[in-house]
Amino acid sequence: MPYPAKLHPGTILSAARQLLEDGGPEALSMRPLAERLGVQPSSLYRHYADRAALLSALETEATLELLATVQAHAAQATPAASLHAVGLAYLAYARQHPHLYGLLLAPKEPYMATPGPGKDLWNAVLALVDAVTGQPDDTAATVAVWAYLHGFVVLERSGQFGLSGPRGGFERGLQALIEGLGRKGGDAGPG
Amino acid sequence: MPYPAKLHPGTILSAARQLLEDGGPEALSMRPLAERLGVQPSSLYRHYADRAALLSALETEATLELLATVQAHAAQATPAASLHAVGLAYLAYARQHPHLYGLLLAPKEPYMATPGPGKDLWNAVLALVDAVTGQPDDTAATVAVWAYLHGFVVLERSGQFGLSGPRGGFERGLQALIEGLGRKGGDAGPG
DNA sequence: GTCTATAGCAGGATAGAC
DNA sequence: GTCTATCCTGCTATAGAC
Repeated sequence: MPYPAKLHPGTILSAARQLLEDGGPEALSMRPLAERLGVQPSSLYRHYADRAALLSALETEATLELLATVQAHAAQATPAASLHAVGLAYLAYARQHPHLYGLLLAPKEPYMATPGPGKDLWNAVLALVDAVTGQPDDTAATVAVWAYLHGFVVLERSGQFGLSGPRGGFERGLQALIEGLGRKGGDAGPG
Repeated sequence: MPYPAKLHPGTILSAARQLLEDGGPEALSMRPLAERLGVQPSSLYRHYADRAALLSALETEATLELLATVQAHAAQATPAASLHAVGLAYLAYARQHPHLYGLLLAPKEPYMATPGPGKDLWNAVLALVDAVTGQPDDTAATVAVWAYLHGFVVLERSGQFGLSGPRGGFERGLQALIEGLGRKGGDAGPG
């Protein structure tokens, strides 16, 4: 009777995504996933080799979405404005999908190293930063921007900002960073 | 014959710390910990209520160490130089003790909210940032600096910078951030 | 204060029938 | 392609003897 197969990779993945988004990585386990799909846990292995494969697929999904978000905000009047808008959009995505976003920075090989959506995302941000600093392939500045964005996301998620937290602080720092990176120098010593 | 008790809270904690530092949080489990101490797992519960108590004690230890590191580098010729030096010291500590550092930002109540070593650490950085921006209690700017520092640590640990990664990028961004925050304005719009 | 013994839970994954 | 049945591993934590 199970002629129209109950399961398709897409169905599984979307259920898995819901589990992850609702309850974090630990909530995405094979048994609850199967239950939500009305299926036995072992059936899932016909479609995904193991749990890691599911997570990997979700990570790709998230990367593509974040890339699309970035691209959608990258065209502003000035390079600084573009980077500013993209920063806000990045934060917004991470806030909307915290657990999905969390997959993006699990220990792995660098995005910039291997082709794929991750590298596309890196390149998109790199181009924006280059436009601001005026230097081609400005890896160091891109890393700085990325560190700031990611750090803010993590701090906020860890609860450090509390309920009435200084969320306006995000733009203050982003602005300062863009300004500071934009100046030709970078040669002012610490002293 | 076990007159000199085998276990003391300090002994346990230092063994626990080693497990954590060597293998991350998952490596700190009660059975291996007991084995390393030549003891049965159940014996540990005489000294620490549960595993969470161990982690909490280690977190306090790490916070105090990081605070000491910050204080040791805070006295430079100028406020900017102090913040710069502290930033480097912060990164160095996180690199030296990645898993211990990792305990510091597990989801919890904000450091700035409740008295304790965490709040002391926050206040120490806050004072440095205030001196740079010229504003008292400049929470927003402090958050920005902290986000940058933490974000860089996490990105680096996640392997994003590879082996020959742009570690010099850290100072570039830190410098830019300090400069940008130091300017009176912050009022320059994104456009 | 340490021991033995064990309860209890959750998780990933596989073998083989249908 | 889904099922039943099960294995295996890992973990925290407790009860009660000594």
